[in-house]
Amino acid sequence: MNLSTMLNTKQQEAVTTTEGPVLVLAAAGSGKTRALTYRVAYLIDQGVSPVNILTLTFTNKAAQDMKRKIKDLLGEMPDQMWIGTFHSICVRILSQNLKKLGYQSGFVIYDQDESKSLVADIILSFNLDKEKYDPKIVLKLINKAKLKLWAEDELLARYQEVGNGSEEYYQNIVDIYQKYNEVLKDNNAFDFNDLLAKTIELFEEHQDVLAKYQDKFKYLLIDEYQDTSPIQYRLAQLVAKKHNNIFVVGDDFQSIYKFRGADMNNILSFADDFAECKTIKLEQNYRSKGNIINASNALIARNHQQFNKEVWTANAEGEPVIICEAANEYAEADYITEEIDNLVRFSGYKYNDIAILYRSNHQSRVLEEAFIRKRIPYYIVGGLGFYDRKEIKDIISYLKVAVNPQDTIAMKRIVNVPKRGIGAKTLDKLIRHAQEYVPEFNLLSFNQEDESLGLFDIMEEPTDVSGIGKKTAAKIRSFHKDLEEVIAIKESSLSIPDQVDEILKTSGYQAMLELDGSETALNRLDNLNEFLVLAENYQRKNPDRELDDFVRDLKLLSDQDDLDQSNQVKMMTVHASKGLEFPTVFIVGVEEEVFPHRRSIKSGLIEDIEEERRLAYVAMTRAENRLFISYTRQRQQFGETKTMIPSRFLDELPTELILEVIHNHQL
DNA sequence: CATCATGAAGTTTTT
DNA sequence: CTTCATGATG
Repeated sequence: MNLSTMLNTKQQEAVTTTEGPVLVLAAAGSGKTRALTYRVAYLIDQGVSPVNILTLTFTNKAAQDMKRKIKDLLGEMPDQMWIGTFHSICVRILSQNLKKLGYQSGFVIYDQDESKSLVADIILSFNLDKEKYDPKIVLKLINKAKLKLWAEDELLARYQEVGNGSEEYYQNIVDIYQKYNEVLKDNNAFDFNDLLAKTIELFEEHQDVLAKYQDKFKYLLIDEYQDTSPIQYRLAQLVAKKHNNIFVVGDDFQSIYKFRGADMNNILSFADDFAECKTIKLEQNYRSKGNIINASNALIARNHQQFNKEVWTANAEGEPVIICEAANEYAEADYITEEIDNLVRFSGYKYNDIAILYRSNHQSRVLEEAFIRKRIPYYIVGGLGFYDRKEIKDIISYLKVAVNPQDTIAMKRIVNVPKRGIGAKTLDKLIRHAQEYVPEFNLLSFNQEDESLGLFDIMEEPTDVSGIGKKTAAKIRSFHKDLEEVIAIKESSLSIPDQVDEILKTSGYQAMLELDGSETALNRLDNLNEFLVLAENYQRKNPDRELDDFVRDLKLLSDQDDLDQSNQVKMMTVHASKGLEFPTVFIVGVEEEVFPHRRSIKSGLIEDIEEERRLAYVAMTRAENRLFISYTRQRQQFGETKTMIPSRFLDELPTELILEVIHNHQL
């Protein structure tokens, strides 16, 4: 393994310092993932068994990426090596030790929605004032306590410390918290935070178990360390305590997840927490042109709570950063489409090289409209893209039910679309009946292969279900008939697009929209047509495949990983852009109250503005060659035209790196 | 019990 | 201008 040709000296140091705590402060574009993957390869090369290495990431995507890169380096990915998210690794540890914590095998995991409805039930059972106890807010408080590892006996004091509610209010929250945990335990269930919290509990109460894992994970590596929460920190600390080989990589300039529990102090005080820690700074940026680096450096220098880093690049200066003032959001979109046209026509860029970044999801709408009009291909990453539209989700749910009539989740979605007089209460009854009638029926099971009886079968004879009247039963039976027809269509020899089309008609979905006739309804019909085109394309490319395959592959089609293949401009929130890079980047809506976001301004906390500034830093540093930033003078907000002020962040960019333009034209 | 009308609020997101 | 939640109505 010849490291010196592949890595710079700092990266080599990060890779080869295998013993003791190591903090790598890795600037944007400095080869952070490279250092991480080479380190794993290097450890194995040095004779460390893959069994003894644990690598923790934040997302499954990051874990996959890393596995792939390690495989490229080593020729194969050692399958005994644990690489995964904090959560998935904890699931693995927990399932090996369930009995010790008093859980049965076959536990379930509650997602946010399930947790929320549980909290709602508890609030109801406590007879608390609905006005004062919103399940969403209560769950947030519960999550906060778990994330911050607050002990149960100090909860009340902690809540009062950070909030401004009454003692009675917080006492009730504490009661809900306790009840919530009891119910989870009774249901043999964990929520997302429990996965970590219970692993910690396991380690703290069973020293022998802890010792076992400490010896297993002699080498611990953590990615994106600036976004770890207190609970994750505690877990890392426990695992690393014995062998003390903890290696963390992160960039305090890019900490943007405070709202979901990230605590920058973890990275800022790493050197204090782990004695004799070695700090290595990766400051050379390989990604961006000089002007982009210098501009982003000037911006981030305004923040206070951070390490001193001198990000530099050997790359050429490049073009100035363009800042465009647009009359309004339509003119802004017009400007962007025009620039993209120019870049593609005259500067050799492809659509694929371009990304548009915004602060909030809803900003994509005006852009989308402009892109459609100008016929520029685009793709929305995350947020409400094509597959997130209501009508597309609905039709996909119909297809899912056609393929698997026991898919309860899809069934729930379509049962009353179009209106069939079967509401949430009726469905609840049916589900409850299914749970009694079929012991293995599990609403939380997402297992598509589950062949057991489910909702569909019960709908055939709904009179058996207690509490369902004759009228409703007739409606349900009629729906069941419709579904049988839908299933018959699936069994037919029609092509996939024809089947989809037939299902749209048989279900009454199409008629519903045609009858409505409103603009949104017509828009939805258009989108469904687009979906049919998609099905046609799919069939053309895969003549032998059937509806089952199509439904299964739809998931992949909407997956982010396949993005690079298609030549489309990508649109996404700044958050979603983290870790990505593009030759050309447009940052839009850079105005006070938009970016920085209104709530961060209103909170009055300097740290909130600093997080927004880091967010802007992340956005800018995604760009390799060209960076365009735009703001509007006027914008429609909440139905009224508001006069906008350019973002304070724009004033923080050195004027000599900038070229300002004005764009008033709009379509 | 389903559906309609009215009103309030309006980030970022992974597991 | 949305979307979502809630209370009144049929």
